[in-house]
Amino acid sequence: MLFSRTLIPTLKETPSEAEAVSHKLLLRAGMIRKLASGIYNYLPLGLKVLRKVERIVREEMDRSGALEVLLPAVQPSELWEESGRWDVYGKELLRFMDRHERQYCFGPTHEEIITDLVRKEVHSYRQMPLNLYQIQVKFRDEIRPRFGLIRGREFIMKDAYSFDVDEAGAEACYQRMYDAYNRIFARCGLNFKVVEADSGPIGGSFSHEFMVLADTGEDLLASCTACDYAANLEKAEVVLQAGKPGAAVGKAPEPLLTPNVRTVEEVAAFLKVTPADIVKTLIYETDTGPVAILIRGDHEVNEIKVKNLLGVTDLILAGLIRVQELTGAEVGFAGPVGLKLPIYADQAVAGLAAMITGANRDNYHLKNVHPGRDFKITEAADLRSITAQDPCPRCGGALTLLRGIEVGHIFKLGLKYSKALRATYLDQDGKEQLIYMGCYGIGVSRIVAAAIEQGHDDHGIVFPMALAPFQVCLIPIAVNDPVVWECVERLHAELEAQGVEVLLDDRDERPGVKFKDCDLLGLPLRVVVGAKTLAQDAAEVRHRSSPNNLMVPLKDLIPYLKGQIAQELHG
RNA sequence: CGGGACGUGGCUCAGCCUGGUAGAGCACAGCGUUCGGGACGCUGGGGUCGGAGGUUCAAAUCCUCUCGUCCCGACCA
Repeated sequence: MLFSRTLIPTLKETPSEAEAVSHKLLLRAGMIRKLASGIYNYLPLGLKVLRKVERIVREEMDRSGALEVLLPAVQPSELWEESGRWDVYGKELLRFMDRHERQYCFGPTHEEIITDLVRKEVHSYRQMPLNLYQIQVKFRDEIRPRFGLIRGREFIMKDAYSFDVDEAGAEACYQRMYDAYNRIFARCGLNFKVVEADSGPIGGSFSHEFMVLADTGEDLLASCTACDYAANLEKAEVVLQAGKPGAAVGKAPEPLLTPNVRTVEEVAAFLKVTPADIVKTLIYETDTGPVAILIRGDHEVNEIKVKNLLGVTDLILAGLIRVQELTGAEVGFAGPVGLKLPIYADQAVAGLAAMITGANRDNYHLKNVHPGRDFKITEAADLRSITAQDPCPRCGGALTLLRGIEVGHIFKLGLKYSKALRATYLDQDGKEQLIYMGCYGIGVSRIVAAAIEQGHDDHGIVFPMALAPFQVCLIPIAVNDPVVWECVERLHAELEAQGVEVLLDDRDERPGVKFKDCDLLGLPLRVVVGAKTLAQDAAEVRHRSSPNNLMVPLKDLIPYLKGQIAQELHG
């Protein structure tokens, strides 16, 4: 490919709209352009990278026995009403009407569509196991699109759905996908980690996320340094530590004047105690009414865990006025004693014998509060987020907290959708049975961004060989030197003939411009040919990730490049 | 949706406070000189200053409303 014949509009300056590294570099490298918030054009170079990811995904999905299909992006509301998600999914679901005023949505995911297809076409145990996948555009009207391709509203996703006759079959399929995903992300050259995850509103019982490790990641994960346990922070279970023996039961709660002292830190400093001696009372609004959550002062509430315990979808911290209505005191002085709300306590709180809490009275706290005697805990459970100080829930080892970008997520769905949409088959005995389902997603366009978050330096992108839009960048010094030009033209033709993806920078630009662009684009192998190198019958080769140049004789150049490429693609 | 910032040629920004001829650098076109890490000179094209109202003799600048974008929090591939 000739540079002058393609469209690679590189930018010297970063557009002001970009914050994340991958977003900046994708724009500067002329790979994407924004059309609207969270909606991007893919230019030729960006599309090439996207296609590379797609190809790897496709090859590994095919290899795992999955079958590719293509489902519509526009979906009628009826199926969503049947699954019950039309009302539940919320504003993220982009809804619209056709000319007949029929309701549709732009698919954010395809459980309904695929289940509908399968219930119509699959009727016998003989037709399973079955795993159908597609690579397609999704639309989710995200509250806040950000970081370019990392959280777009329109994005490319690979979604697969498996259908099995029983749970054992479903688990086998889950395992096949688990293995396929590991191969996919490894082939993409990504440094990633598999973590246990919350299954969220898609539902189901069990799930793993595949996280690309990057400091800019939006997700936090806890990883054990001793065993292979790793989990999303939302999910990681906290093991209850044996608490210190509290003060003896018996002393009655005692009010303490704490004028204008509200936060845990302020109260701890004022009363000369540690945050762990204090219990904070958080008032939340839920679908089923307000609740109070008790959490130790040095801990953070995990809203996912609370949602799962309560079985609610909405969980919002109550506003200032609402807190006053419910507790009779300003924010900062809420406490469980006398509170007429369901009280859910973190397990660490339930074990405390004498705690300091708000008094539900302005400027007062209570000490010697004893759960059971002074107030009733509706339910105690693990409601807080794990910290780096907690032990591994599996082996007791030390944990580290890492940041990651979620690029894949696999779920065991069980019978949720087959039940809602009546997807059944006849077993060997001629009895009607529900189909066991699983679903498996990969953020294809997000991988492009994640690879850049992980592979870049001050000069631009550093692509892994498997994702680079071109494997080789061929740079002639002085295109109007006929000897040089004849040489690069021949190399270009020969490399292309041998299946090497090569970009020949034929622009009449100074060498510095070409070097800068080549670095910016992240092309792995740079080959420079000029009068100086030709004097030695050689070309200069430099790897994008290395500062060293290597003179390679022209006669050895093509085998050398092919060897490098093969080595990096296949390890 | 709550909190913050910003909309001026394709890109980065100045001008706005204190109203009075729309600017710079980069990019683009032409010519010339250059040619191993984003060259230089000359010439040239391109902007209803996000949009709508208002105040004023006069608005990029002041006021009101709107639309859009980005950043921080609740969603997710």
